[in-house]
Amino acid sequence: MILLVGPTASGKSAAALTLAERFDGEIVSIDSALVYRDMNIGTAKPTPDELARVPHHLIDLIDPTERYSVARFVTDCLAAIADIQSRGRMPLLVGGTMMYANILVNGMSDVPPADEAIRAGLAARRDGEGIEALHAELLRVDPITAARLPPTDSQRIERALEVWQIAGVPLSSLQGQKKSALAAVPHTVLRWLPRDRAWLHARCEARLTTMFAQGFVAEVEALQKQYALTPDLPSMRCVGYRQVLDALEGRAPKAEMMERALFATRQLAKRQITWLRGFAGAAIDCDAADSVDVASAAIERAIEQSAQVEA
RNA sequence: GGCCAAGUAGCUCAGUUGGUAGAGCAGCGGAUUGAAAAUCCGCGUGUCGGUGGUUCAAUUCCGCCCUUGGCCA
Repeated sequence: MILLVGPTASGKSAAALTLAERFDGEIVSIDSALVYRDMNIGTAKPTPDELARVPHHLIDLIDPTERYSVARFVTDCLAAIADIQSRGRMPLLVGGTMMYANILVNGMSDVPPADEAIRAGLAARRDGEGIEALHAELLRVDPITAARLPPTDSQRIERALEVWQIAGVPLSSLQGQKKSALAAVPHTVLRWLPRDRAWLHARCEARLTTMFAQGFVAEVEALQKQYALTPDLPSMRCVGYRQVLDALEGRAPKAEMMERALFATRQLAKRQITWLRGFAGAAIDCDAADSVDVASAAIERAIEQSAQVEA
């Protein structure tokens, strides 16, 4: 089983199609944005033609008004892997949502799932009392987590308080023991990384220009008609969608929309690269002309090794 | 050609009553445990347009020149 992880706009999807065809594989998406139905242009979702060439998994699972999670990803991903292997084919996990990849490989602690009501209550308190008040409360109930988090990290502070309210124990007491989801499945990690940042930036810009030419704005307008969108929805915080929605709803100048979307895209790529640097696995120069062949060779070696282990 | 305004970080600008300067955005580095394309943290030397002068000291005051924009011819 192969895991191909890399930053946005680095050409991993195209490479994955070729690799899946060479090795009789099926693609499992590791991407928190591809799970949304009707969000196609801005997420650079594979086209119908591409989906017909190679079977894809974990795409179009929920509506843009719904929420996904790492835990659900792990469950869905393991099910897809089992399904593909039961048909004697090779799972090729591909994507750039590095927290999903990280949890899949390195495991997650047994902590309670999100609770929308509690979450909404904490968000309301943050708006009223301020995040400092929530951090102060966390300091009382879970000093270890409070000390670890900057008092400004609203999302993690609220999550830690949420866990406390649900479980009655501090998050820090639950986070010790991890269960690796992939421990039982032999897997090879390939890190798809550009040597030259400028190369990636140029690709980000070219792809964004194409998206707008393909009607990205019209896609968001259609989503507005079809769904009850709010800017705080995880789907509407996706790169590009947020900036287009902000422009359409008057929170930001329309003239700056594309530029802001480009900034957000580059910043996403940078954060992904930070994850990738610390991730275990063979590095492949994705900005090299022979990158797909190098990946092929790595996959062949992995297949030989697993054959030897079985023999 | 004349008058006026502006020229300071990659961009938009602030500022120095004369002691060589700082914000936002961008960019770069980092964190990351059920929202993660999220949420945060850290990083600021740049001939202060050029040149001459006044001064112990000029990016700051004065002269000239250059560039850009506006008004008048």
